[in-house]
Amino acid sequence: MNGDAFDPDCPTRLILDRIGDKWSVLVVLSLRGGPRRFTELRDAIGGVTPKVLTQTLRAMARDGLLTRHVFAEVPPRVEYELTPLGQSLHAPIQAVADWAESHVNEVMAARQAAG
Amino acid sequence: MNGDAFDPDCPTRLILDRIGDKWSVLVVLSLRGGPRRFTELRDAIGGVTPKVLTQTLRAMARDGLLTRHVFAEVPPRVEYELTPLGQSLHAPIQAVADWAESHVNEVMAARQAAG
DNA sequence: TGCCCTTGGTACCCTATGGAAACCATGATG
DNA sequence: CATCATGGTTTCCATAGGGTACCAAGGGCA
Repeated sequence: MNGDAFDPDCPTRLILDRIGDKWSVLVVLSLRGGPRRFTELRDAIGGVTPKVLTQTLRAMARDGLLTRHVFAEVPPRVEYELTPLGQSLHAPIQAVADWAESHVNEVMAARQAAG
Repeated sequence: MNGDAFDPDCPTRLILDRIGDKWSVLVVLSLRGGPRRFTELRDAIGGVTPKVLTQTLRAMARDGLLTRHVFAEVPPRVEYELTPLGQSLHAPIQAVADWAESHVNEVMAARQAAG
């Protein structure tokens, strides 16, 4: 066993649960190019509701993956940006995304065959 | 945009949702060393209930990630094994797991600081 | 002839989470 | 005075996840 991610009380497991969340993955991918505003993220990530996006962003900020910068303007402006820690997560996540994209045909074929 | 994973109707997104599931990730890691029985998996992956493990394994089998081999014995014996497709998923997932393990301290520190 | 053991699940129930839709506060602008 | 835009919040509901109990089929054994 090269890790203790299998122990449910292990911190590594907690992290895995968190970054394994689909919305977190899409947020990281969506912020790889630089800071973005709330509405930009909501529009970029199809299908996410504001409530869940807020929850995801707040949780990621708590975990030090991104920063939330509020500008005192009207209408309000809030920018989210990956921290260096969050940026370091981009490569592994991109690897998974690449896998998904290059093997989607095989998976869909298997799913069809299995009905 | 180098991918269309942001479109909720895109197949890539479906795959991402699926392999982003924490139990699927742990199953892949748990099967990297060869086939294992249901009970072995349940014991190896701390905190998983049989119901959820069954759901996860069936879904992964449908998607062609693993095979389910039932031996006509008593007591029953069922072995799960990664397909080549499932094995190809191991590297990207391991990358994420490695990230979690090497950055767990930073995340936990941030979480503490943010309360 | 019962009786218990093991394995790989199901069945049932309850709670937590996710999602849909509506609403809100603020102040600039027309 | 009404409207618009932004970044959410609130409310409600359906679904998924998790806990616990239970089951079927033989084999061993007493």
